[in-house]
Amino acid sequence: MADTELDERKVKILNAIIKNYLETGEPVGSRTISKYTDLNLSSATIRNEMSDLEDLGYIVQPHTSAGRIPSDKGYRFYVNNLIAEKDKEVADMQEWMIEKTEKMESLLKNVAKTLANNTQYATLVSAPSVVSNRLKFVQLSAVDEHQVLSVVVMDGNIVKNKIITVDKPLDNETMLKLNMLLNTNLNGLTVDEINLALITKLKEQAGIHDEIIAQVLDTVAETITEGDDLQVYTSGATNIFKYPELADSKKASELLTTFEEKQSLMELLNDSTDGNENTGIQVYIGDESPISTMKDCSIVTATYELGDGVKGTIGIVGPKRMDYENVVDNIKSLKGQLDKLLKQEADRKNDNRN
Amino acid sequence: MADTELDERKVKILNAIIKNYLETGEPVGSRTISKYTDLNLSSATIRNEMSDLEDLGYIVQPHTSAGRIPSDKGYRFYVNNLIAEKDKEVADMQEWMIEKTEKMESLLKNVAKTLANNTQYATLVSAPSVVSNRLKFVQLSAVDEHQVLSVVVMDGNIVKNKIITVDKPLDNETMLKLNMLLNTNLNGLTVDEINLALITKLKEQAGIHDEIIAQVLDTVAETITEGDDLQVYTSGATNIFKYPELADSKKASELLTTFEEKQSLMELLNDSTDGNENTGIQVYIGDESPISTMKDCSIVTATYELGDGVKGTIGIVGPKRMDYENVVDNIKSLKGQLDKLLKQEADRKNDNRN
DNA sequence: AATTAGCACTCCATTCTAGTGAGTGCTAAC
DNA sequence: GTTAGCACTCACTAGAATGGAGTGCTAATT
Repeated sequence: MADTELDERKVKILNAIIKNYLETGEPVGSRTISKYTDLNLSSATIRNEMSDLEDLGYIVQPHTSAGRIPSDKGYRFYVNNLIAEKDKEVADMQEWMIEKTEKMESLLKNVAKTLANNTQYATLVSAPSVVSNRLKFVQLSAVDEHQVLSVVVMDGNIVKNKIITVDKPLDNETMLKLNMLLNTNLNGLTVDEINLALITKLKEQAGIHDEIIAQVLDTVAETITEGDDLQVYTSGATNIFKYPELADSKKASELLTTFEEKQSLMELLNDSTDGNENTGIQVYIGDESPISTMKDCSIVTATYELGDGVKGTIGIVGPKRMDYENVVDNIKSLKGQLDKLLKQEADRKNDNRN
Repeated sequence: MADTELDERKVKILNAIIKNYLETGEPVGSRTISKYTDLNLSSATIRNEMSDLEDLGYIVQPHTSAGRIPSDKGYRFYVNNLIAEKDKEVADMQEWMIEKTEKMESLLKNVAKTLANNTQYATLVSAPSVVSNRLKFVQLSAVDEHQVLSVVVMDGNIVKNKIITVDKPLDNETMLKLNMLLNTNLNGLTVDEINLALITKLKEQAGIHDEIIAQVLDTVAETITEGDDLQVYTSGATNIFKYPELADSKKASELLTTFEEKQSLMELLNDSTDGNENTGIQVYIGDESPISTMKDCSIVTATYELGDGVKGTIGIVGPKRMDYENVVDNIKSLKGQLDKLLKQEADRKNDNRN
């Protein structure tokens, strides 16, 4: 894994520089390293090595006669080694918060909150994309003469509801019939699988009530897709004030606005879903970030699975000098727990079916 | 309305000072006023008057040899006159956003967003307190063998749902029976009215299923009250960065954290519900605010009614030198529209009942 | 050939020093 | 009661002086 362009000593020195900078946030000088490491080298030697490292692009000087700070490339090197070599020691995490799974929404809110508390960075969690998720249950009920409540339950107990206004009251019998029709035909399907043929078939079977079926189906589709863009929960956004390099008015404003609007966060999370390979962990450093307002940040994301390719994402946003080890451990652990938890539920569901 | 301690000229000068300060945010000096007003007085005269106004506590000097800025008392005087005398010219507001009332939640989110855009301050909107609101419809449905979905619809089409886990599957007949039982007994009641006697009665009628009824009732209560503390939507919190006096790291951090946590915002909104008299508009200036992190802000709130004492609140948070006129106009107009809208719905409901 | 000591140099950050200007308060004249 | 005039205060700014951390280079050392 160690690049050939760096000999062992350079690697040690680079790591020392980065570790130190992660702690202090100040440029680190040759004398500091000379003492900090067990290499027993004088500051002059370190200076020569640092000069090489700078030529190679791993570190930079904010100005002549200042110490060095890691470049994006330096961070990248550090993180690659970290993730490749560490794959143990996943910290134990509180499980209390997963007790009540009934509500997906509050579960995810809790995940975001806990993670923000543990890491002191800003966190975001996206709900599993509903589009390729399966319908579990549909129900229409007459609330009053002109209003019909439609409730849709998806796998993972994601519940959506909407009130439809109808011109004429529906009698009980029709209601029952429609419910039967909807449930027998739709249950177990994904949104993608509800195609025109099926819709036509449903309408035929509904007879004179085809108008209503159409409206209901529209609503079902709408119900499922509507807030989908906005299904992202954030927490600890104001933690960024803890890091001076992000806390100045302009940057903080941009960052927090990004968090408030949530729109562009989705892009980030979607991007993560594709990108990462085997580990499921994705790290963006500085300019690597897909969101321009986060050029001065690092982002760590993990994708959790709900089965059948239905995925959601957890993310952490902090300064470039974030505590990558701790963050990766935390997020890995959480991802594991979510995977496990949702797996359990999927299994339980299958048991029921058999 | 004009206080006896201020003669007409002092009032004019005070107003001039405040108006000018609202625009510029800079301390305003005697020479500025001397030109700005049509009083044709020299700066020296203004100085004398300003000295008096300072003695009376309406304005303060940030330091000797600076101009004056309004004190909280000064703002208060200004606002009182403003609200008392202005009761016309309520700006016309876009109505498009109220088209789709089906979902209370998105309606309120929209209200917050629109208001934030119009005023460029931070806004918050609380959902009508569900506690004294009436149940409109309750429904239990079996999602699978161990999970029962309970949906509760309140007046104003506030829909809440929750999934209950049960040990034994419920057969169709029981389900129907329970639904009948719940709806005939609970519809039209407020949460407060569901007392022990009623619960006992329900349990008796449920026979061997009293356990389930208990659990369901628990859930209904929980469903209704649970997220109730958190039912507050905010928008434009990051607008505070537009006002230098709030944008420094420390203050901004505190303020935004308050907005993020939402907990204490509830106190503010609850406080407003009681406080205001006939107009329905409440203005907190600086220290008057019930939330300590907003000591440097002004807050304008309005209470909207959903009928039967069920109330929600709209609020705007900005710097003390906020554009009170515009804010009050906006919030008044919005309150009016919400009142009207919800009134309509209440009427429609009553029509249906007759 | 690699390492180190030593020294001159650079540049940021801090402190101090006027200098400037907006604004006041007071007094005396109108 | 109003105004002109003047001395005074105080924040803000620019510039100069100082100190210190850190570098790069060269020559000596191992």
